[in-house]
Amino acid sequence: MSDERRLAVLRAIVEDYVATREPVGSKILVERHSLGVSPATIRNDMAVLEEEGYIAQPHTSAGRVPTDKGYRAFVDRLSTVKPLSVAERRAISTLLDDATDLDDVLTRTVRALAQLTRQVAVVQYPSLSRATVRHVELVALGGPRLLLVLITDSGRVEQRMVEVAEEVPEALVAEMRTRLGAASSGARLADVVARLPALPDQFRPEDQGVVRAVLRALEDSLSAEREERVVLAGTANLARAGTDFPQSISPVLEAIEEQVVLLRLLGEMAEDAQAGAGGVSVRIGRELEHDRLLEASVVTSGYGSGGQVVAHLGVLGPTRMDYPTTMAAVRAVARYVSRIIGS
Amino acid sequence: MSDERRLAVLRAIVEDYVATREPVGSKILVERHSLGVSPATIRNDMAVLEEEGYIAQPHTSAGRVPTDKGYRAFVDRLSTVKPLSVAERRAISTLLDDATDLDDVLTRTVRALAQLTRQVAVVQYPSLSRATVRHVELVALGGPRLLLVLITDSGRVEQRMVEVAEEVPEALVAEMRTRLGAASSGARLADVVARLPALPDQFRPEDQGVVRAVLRALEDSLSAEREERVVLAGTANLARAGTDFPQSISPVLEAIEEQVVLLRLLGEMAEDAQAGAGGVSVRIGRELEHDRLLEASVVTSGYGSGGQVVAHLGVLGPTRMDYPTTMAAVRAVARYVSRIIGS
DNA sequence: ACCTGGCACTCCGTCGTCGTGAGTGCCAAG
DNA sequence: CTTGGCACTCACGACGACGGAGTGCCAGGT
Repeated sequence: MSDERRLAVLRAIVEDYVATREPVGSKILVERHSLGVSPATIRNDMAVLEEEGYIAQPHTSAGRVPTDKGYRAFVDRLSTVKPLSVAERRAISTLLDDATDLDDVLTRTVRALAQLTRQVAVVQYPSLSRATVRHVELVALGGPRLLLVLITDSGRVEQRMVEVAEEVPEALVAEMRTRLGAASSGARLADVVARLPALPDQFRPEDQGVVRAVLRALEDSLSAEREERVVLAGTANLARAGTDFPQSISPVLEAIEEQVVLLRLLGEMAEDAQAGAGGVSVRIGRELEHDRLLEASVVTSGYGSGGQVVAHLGVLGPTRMDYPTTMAAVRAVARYVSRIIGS
Repeated sequence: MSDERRLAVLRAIVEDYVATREPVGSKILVERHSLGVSPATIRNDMAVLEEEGYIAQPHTSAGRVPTDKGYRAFVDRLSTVKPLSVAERRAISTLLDDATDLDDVLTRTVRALAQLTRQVAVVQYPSLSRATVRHVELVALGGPRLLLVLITDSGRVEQRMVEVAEEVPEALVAEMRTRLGAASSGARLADVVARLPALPDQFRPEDQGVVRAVLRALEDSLSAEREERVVLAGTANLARAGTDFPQSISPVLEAIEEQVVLLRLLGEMAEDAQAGAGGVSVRIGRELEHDRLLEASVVTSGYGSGGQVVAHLGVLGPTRMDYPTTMAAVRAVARYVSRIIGS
């Protein structure tokens, strides 16, 4: 009843299966891992593990394959964190160090992550509402159009076109710019929104229509739907690991294209218990609760500045992925970005 | 020697092959298209067409398949433009009509195109250097960092972080903002760059270091590499049409991820003879001159405002695509975007 | 000069059969 | 609790036969 050995067997099965992509049998297991017992003994352990739902066999008389539950146990209790190689660390720094602006940082980050993990990488833009306003700019574009530009302390720049009834005189634009700036500079965006309703009263009645239009645009660009943006990379890695998705990769590609799905996951996983070493969160197969992603797993981590998490990043790959390495890569990249953003 | 009938046969082969995805033989051909002659006659024509390189047979005693040259002939001389259905037109307008800013317009456009053609769609951002400056904004971000924001008449907003040696006093920021605005407002960006070298002289000697840093950032954000951006959609369509890429879709996905490849193609194809109805340009298989895209074709068109082409858009799919429909969709979407941008 | 029916030939794809080997579960003995 | 032995299962690859679609060519008809 050696509970310990059974877990060792489970670990060996996961590692072997991830490495070879083939169902692993009792004989191979004792050959490759020094378990110190005979195949028959292992078979008994495997029978128990199967009974408990950690492994399964594709067909009678084939080797065993880990189930979602098996991977979960592996991630939670069996895997040892595998530090990145020096070369990998160097790759991250050379890729990220000479980034210019936020867009650039995130683009490079997502590429680095995809390259490192050989999977699909996704990076979320820093949340707007949690950020504080560094600057608000209002620009007359000529004709009945204004442009609202919002700059946050995380370096994010948000723009929004405002359509108004008629051309706005420059004086009014300047006045709005000043008052908007006064109401928002240095404040958290969520707080700014709270102050907005009082603003129109400061203007002359005939101008309030325009003012309201501008404020509506500002609120709108802070709305949950608009503020969430992601960058993707490594889609081609999916195709390369095509056989890892028994069905077909096309449902996975579809899910990825609907960025809403990814955003939901990044959001939900942020709230999962952050026990997994270094704030890395993992969801495996069915845990993703998405029909098209039954064969996939997602590994995420938050990033931000000064200990404050402002957004999330992660990778998506087949359930049969190398969790220790992937988790290490996600954690390392998240830390690196945080350092850059924070400075 | 009826040259005319031979072309009719070619057309029939292309249409059938595109519809069925199976090599087409002489018998099926006379059954499905009313060619008015016997299979034997068709066989003779097919022999000639094969001799001339328009069609090929995968194996001896299989039906014929169009070659790149065959598709080319079809596109150039045989296809009749197939207008979009009312439903399709309506889909375009409902998708695009309530777009807010340029980002939004382009995102919606690329989605519409992908959905319409069931292929991978790509839309290029309007070129910066050809655009005229509507506004230049310089913002102190606190610390030794400035943010340069550039707004063009096409609605594009470009941002660029500037690192300087030390914190810049607000007065200097204001001065630079004014002078930059004076030097650039209303001018074409390419011309602005020409005027930049003279600017630093207008400042006090001790400020010129900072000024030069800002100008370098401005020039940099206009550099060819940075100014080219694209949006993609419909990658999942590739997987769905997986069997259409005999090898595997992974080289295609790779090529798509290297956006440089797409940018080169959009650029080159813009200069192809724009004979194809309505400024639509087509490249087929080897014509793309890219190893990974031997099985792919690209259909592009320019878009812009007031007859001025400022960027390009298009779709990428298997060589075995429905050219008339795809070309019609690309043309229709390009026109629609142009109308929106132009207004 | 062109079209057509006939005919022999080629060769891909499919299907059933069979053997092999990896892997299992169970049991009795250590 | 472990181990060796044993019978059983079943996926997979090889082999071979077969059918069918398609071809090229030829001789005869218009």
